[in-house]
Amino acid sequence: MTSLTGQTQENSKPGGLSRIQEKNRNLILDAALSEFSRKGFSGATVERIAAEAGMSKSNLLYYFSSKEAIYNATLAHILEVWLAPLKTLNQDGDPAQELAAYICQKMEMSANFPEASRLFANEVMQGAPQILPILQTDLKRLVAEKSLVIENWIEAGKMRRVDPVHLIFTIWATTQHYADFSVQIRALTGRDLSDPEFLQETETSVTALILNGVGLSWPPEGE
Amino acid sequence: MTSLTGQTQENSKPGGLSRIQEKNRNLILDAALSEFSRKGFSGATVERIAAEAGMSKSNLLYYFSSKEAIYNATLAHILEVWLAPLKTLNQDGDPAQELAAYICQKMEMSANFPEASRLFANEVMQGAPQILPILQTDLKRLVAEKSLVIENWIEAGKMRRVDPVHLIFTIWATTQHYADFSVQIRALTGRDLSDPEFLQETETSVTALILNGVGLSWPPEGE
DNA sequence: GAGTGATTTGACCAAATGGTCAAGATGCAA
DNA sequence: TTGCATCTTGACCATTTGGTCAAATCACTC
Repeated sequence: MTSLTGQTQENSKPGGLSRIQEKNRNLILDAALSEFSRKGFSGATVERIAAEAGMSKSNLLYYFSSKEAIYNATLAHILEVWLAPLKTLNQDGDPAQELAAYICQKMEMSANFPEASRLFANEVMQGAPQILPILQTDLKRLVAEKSLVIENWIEAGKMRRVDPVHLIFTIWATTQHYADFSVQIRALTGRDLSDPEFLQETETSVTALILNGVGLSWPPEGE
Repeated sequence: MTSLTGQTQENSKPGGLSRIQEKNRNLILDAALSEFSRKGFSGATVERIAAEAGMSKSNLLYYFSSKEAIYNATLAHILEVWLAPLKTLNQDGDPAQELAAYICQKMEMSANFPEASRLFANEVMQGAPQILPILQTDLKRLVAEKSLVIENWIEAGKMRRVDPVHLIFTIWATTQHYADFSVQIRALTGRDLSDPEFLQETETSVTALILNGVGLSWPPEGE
């Protein structure tokens, strides 16, 4: 009987994992995110992930049955966080405030978790072999729902008529670009989102461009 | 003496390449673009590239000395085409027309050469190991030059004050997104840029958003 | 059509790598 | 302390893969 399912020792932990299991799985997932985001799935090696996690390759394979299993776990681990911001877009709020907040959240995700952004980009660029089903179901539903929110704002005359889906794509594209292409950004400007000042400037520029682009006056008057 | 430098037979061709060399190098570069853009550098195999080019691995390695050599040649081959559109941005033209034309060109590049876009994205996401020097010199110079063009339009009161570099990044981000993430786009909308109608819609949406975003009225009145 | 260099290939090699396994070390309950 | 399950590891294996090489074939010149 494998230890990952039926433990007798120190059980009753969250998710049924022992203290050691919990710790090591986290070490592995952190290392895996670093490795996979830098090298892609094929370029990553189990050996390096294990080394970065501070354990032997054999031990890593005791916790995850294969390289693909680590990869999937890593993807699943970040995907939830990655899609969270869109869920906060609130029909009843002010369109300008809501969209600005969304762009802000996404841009800070790019600043704080650029590795997650690159991992996701890599996965999708390879044809989304692992997460295509999720895109087609969960993400599709979420986008449809939020498109409707935007559509309602348009119907109510609160913003210019635009295709909501393209608006969402534009926000994804711009915010993630600063994470995924940070090396290029750094080569051209000498800075990237890890610089708080640059983050601030970028947020301001992008938000102004997109909000004005959809016919919302920005930045707001007064103050 | 290697055949790639000193040929006696059928010489005097463009670049000093024989007819056969010319043909095979092109076959290889096409196959390499396909393979590298789908699998990334590490995931690609010389064997598959050779197969797709219709020759043996040994023969391929007769034309390119190593996997890395093929990769570099492929990158160099597309880079020129990839950066060409920006060069056409013309100081003396109408800002709205010029920017719209640039966005249009970039979007059609994404539609017609999505593989090139993905190859480039992959390279940069991995830290641009091969083309970083080019980004830091040629591309940096080009961006600085075109930023000045935009800056001059702003000074002349022809458009709203925006950071020219962020504007360029936004155009790159949005247009390339539709190529690099085409699988996701397809999963969410059922279509991608290979559909002429979708290309048209996307071009219209993105152009309108960005031009209005920088304070240019779009689409133009009349007609 | 003979000769020469260009082109093509299969056989082969060495290194890297994902994964297995048996044995040893460690932690926990009694 | 003892006993048992968990945890950890080094040795090992099979496969993949980038690259070499000598030999065979082809294309062109004379």
